Amino acid sequence: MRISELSRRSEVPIATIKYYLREGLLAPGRPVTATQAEYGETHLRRLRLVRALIGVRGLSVSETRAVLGAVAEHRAERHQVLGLVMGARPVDEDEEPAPVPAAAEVDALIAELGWEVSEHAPARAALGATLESLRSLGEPVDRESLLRYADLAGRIAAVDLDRIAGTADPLEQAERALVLTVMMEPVLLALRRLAQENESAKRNA
Amino acid sequence: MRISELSRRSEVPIATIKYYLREGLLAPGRPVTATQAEYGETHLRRLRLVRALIGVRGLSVSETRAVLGAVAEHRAERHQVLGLVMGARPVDEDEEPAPVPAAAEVDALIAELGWEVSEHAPARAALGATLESLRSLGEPVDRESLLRYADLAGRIAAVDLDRIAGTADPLEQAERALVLTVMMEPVLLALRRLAQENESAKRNA
DNA sequence: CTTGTTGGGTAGTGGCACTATCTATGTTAG
DNA sequence: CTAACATAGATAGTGCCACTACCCAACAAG
Repeated sequence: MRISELSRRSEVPIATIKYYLREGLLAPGRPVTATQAEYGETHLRRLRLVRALIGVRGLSVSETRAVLGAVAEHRAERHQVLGLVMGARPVDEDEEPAPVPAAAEVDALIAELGWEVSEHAPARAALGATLESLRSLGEPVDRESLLRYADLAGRIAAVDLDRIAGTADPLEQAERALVLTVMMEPVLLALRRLAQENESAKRNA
Repeated sequence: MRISELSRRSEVPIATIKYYLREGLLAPGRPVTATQAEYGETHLRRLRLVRALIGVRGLSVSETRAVLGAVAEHRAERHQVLGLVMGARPVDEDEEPAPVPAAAEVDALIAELGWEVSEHAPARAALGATLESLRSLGEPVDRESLLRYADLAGRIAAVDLDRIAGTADPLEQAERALVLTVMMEPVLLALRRLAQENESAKRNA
């Protein structure tokens, strides 16, 4: 398939496809002549994935590139791959650890839960920063609520892992993990909104 | 307090505060003279909230304005207030309902759960759109998984409502609901990442 | 041979979130 | 009283980002 067909089938303008090629979000097609390249179904799949990450989930182009790059080298641990979308960079060597706000609170929480989480998981910093921000807004998250949320997060993760389980190929598994983790986020947040409204209606009945 | 103190205490540049004033994210101070205005603690609180919504949660200025505006008129239903951050507009009168992708699936889900959710809740559209997107990526969410997620979302909502419960004043309650719903989202997503890593480690042990 | 498409490159666009500057007006310290 | 400084309000500018438009030489198809 040539670029125009790729454009038609994906509903992405040619100029934008070229932009993604330049940005390294999409592998170049197999060159047939000097002015012709052949694209396959993988390109189409990847293009749709890129569009979903950027358009639906709202990732930036550079975040998307980082995430996809990490998936490509599936030697990266899953938590690291997925951590990238939490706004973290891939273990920048020698660089100040950056003063994570509520790091101690996060460490304590993870210890209390008995969770096995690597020391430099980006989600730790993201969690700490947000807890700190909530505190400064005068709405600190009390320990009990946090534990209840964490317990429920654990159950969600169990469902997530059940869904990923059935895949053998490591690369495919990494891509599935990416889609199921990142793209499920809007789903989970929307479900929470719906549930809140229902719960509110129930209680005020 | 004058604008420079507001700036110092909030760590927001004066130029940015003026910008927020222009954009209607922050109420003007009480004018003392033609070139002087008095700001209070409410302004400081509001300014910090704005910064958190924009900086931590990543809302745009216009989304932030819409959300804060809706909270101000607490006559708006809570689901509507909170729905705004799902990328929806406040019930634009006469306008095509816009073809929601998987509306039928969402309706069926809500019916099956027995949830009481208003017909035009923005989260419905957001959920439908994301489910549709996942399907087009070749990763449809099967009914059983969706039900498991929904059940867990329900329990999260119960914790949320428990936390909001202790407030009497309707305006304050609306603002609390806003903070607790919107600002808790990064917390929940981070907890999920941590839980995923733990769950993954557990299963591969 | 003519008409159209492609790859590749460069430059331009529009939106957004600030940021800098200017002016007329005030305030304050000495 | 005056000189140094701060403020409100307005306007213009900046930097980044995600495209988008255009151009050209090289092909392809009828």
